Amino acid sequence: MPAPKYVKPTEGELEILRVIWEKGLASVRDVHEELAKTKDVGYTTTLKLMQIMNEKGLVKRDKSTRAHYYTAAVSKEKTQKHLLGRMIDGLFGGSPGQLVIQALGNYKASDEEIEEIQQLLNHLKK
Amino acid sequence: MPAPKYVKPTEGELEILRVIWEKGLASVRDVHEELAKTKDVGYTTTLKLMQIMNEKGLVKRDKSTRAHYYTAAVSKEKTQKHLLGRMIDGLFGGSPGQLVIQALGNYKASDEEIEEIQQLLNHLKK
DNA sequence: ATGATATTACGAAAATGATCGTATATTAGT
DNA sequence: ACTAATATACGATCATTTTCGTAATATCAT
Repeated sequence: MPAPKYVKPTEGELEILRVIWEKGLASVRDVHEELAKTKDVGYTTTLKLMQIMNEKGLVKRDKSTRAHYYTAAVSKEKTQKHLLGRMIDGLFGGSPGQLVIQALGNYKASDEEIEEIQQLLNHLKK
Repeated sequence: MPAPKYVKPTEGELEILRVIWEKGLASVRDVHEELAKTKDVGYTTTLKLMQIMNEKGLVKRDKSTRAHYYTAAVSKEKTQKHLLGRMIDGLFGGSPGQLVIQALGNYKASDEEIEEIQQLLNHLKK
């Protein structure tokens, strides 16, 4: 085992991961066109970032076709968990409850989600 | 009004803010010694960061004594709220509920906090 | 006052991240 | 096989962040 060290994606990398998570499989062009909808960026910039992400192990690449196809090498859930953990430790004194209270107090969750959270809490309680 | 634009603290700046939030009022040395407990960093590095933070408006400085004393110019709660919002939008598809579910599922909250969250949810529901 | 000490100020280097121009390679259509 | 179109590879640049060495300044004890 060569140490499964966690690599923290940068902001730009995270944007790309979001697209790949959604599409499952995506070429540079796919990702670029998605990003271009909301920001002004060059194709090669996206390409370069994805190459770096490949080197870092954030994505996997299938080079067998002309347009390389990328998949995520890190799961959305694991990434969410890691970054949440960082934020809890760094900004909420290690207390996940404080983070949750802030989140619920400041941002509106849907009724369905509230219901789901309540169920989850009931489970956690015993 | 010269536009109350939000300034996102960098990682290093956040560490310093944490110390200042806790102490309320702190000199560079105070902050530095706190940081030095957990990481290897030079005094002037901390100083420089705090000067930059002052320029950015993240902290306020009292120069009247020899050792300048700093206070936070941004509140902990506002900062938490902003960074949470960024994370919700950037990583949880804009859904605060998903963030909460991930947080509660992966990190253990205390019973008191769980209780508090339940109360909060009951309020939010109607 | 003067020397020792501690503080801030300044500037610049190192590290990282984001961006893009240009070169090279591959493919498809003819 | 040739060409146009489109892909990746590479290197360079720019901006930001982090870091720290050195200089200048202020304070205190004597």
